[in-house]
Amino acid sequence: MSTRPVRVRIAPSPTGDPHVGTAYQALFNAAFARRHGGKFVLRIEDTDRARSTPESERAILAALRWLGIAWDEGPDVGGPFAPYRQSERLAIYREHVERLLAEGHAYRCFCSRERLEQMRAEHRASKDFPGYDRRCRGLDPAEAARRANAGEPHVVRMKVPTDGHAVLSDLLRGEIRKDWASIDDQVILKTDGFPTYHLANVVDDHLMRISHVIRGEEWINSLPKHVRLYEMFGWEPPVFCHLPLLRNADRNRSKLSKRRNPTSIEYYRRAGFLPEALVNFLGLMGWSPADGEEKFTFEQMAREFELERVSLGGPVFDVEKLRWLNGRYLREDHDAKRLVDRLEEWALNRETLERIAPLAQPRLQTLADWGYLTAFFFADDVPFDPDAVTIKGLERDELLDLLQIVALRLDARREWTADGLDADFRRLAGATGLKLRDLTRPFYLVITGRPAATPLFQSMEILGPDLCRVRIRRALERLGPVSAKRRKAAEQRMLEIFGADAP
RNA sequence: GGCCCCGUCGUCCAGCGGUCAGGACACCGGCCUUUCAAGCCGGGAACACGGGUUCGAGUCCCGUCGGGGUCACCA
Repeated sequence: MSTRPVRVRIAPSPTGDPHVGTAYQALFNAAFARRHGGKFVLRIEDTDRARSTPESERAILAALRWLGIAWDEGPDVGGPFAPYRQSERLAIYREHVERLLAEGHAYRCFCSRERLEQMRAEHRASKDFPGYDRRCRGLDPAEAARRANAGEPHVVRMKVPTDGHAVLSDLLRGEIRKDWASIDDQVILKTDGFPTYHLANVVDDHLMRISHVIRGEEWINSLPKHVRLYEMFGWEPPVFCHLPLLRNADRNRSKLSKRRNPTSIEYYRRAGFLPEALVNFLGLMGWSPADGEEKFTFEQMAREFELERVSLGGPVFDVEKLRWLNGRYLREDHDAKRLVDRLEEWALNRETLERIAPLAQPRLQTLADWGYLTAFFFADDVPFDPDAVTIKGLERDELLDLLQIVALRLDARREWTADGLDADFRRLAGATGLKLRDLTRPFYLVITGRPAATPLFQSMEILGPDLCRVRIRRALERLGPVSAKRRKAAEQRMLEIFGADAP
């Protein structure tokens, strides 16, 4: 057990919407740091060049800030171990890779993606271990270096023992053993010169003096590689503690996923949840205070938080209970004035009303029409008659396909403007031979809860991506079920119509 | 499928060898109440299964079953 000063971190990768799982990890790390008078670091793991975006990074930071989870060091506030963005630390990783190469702990691999793919396919077919076959491990290092210097594309892989087993330690699970034979020579430096998670993570955790790595259970299988890297560098590894994964409320309790549940923190904000309630609720996942009181602040949690008290069963993210908790905050911690403040912070403010006004104005006969006309802007769910969701001439299945295609396309979209949405719907109308008005009709119902409302695309822009996506998903669920086969086909169709990239 | 992790009410937790297995959400009843909420009172509801260890197992060990995770030049 380490006696070093407590330093923990959360290391999100900026590749999508701010996820409640990230907040969950952040909360437990922050509480642990606070409890032990340590530091909590936010590090951006943007080593995936294709998927990382600055917008996502901004959104993740903003979401955590909204939740009131504060970090001591990070890309925005700096700190003694800056930079805290991995894309700005490439020289450091390269240096460390060079060292492993020089010491014979790693080797250059020139295998093409095609070859690897083919190899994996063969292994799958023959049920062999599907890892890399280590073809390049035996290459002469000098020769490999020459080829690399000549510009031949390659990756660098770490050498992993070929027999015996790794003995690992997890704070909550104790000793874990894993055969080295089940682990392949992991790529640590990609062709583009970026490190993979495994390398960057270990190097940074060491350099940033991280004492405890508290992360999701999904990482447990790569722990041997990480521990091995510490060994190869001759570093003392931190204490590892793998937290259970948040689960869907479905039959299988699979890892929380947006197909089944809203996972974006932004959704919860837009749906009217209070940050203190969401944080409190996450604190109840796998942990509870000694006195059993379920309503508590971060400070109260941090005061008595112990990792040892975390339970290992994967907790189901039960929105019903979150709603109850949120209700308690609303009525116990707010008088009328404060409640109105909260409503204003949330959505009932001049800025939002002024955005909606131009859409509502042409449809108003009295000011009082405002209420029902714009109610859906200030709602989470909207009620609608499922039987009324139709497109003339289309079977229900075909209609569901359309909803599915739109849901997938909207998931892929990063930019959220009326014009962009307009373009998408027009394209879909064109591809399906439908008139735009026929195509959009069911979406009025699903998005606004009414057959006629303010203009769809502009309304969607104001409503924002999270609420729109959730409403379409819920509609799919209400109108479904959609078979897995049909869903796959819709996915294919979406790709045909829109391509893989979205603005 | 191989490997790894996990297994207490439908859900979230408590229990860390001896409890009538406790609390919370949800559900069902009742009270309060101009409605609905809220609040209060009450109810049904769980130790996955089978072997051990022990005077005694939800608690320790093994197996089975079930669930999850992971097997990428994604994290």
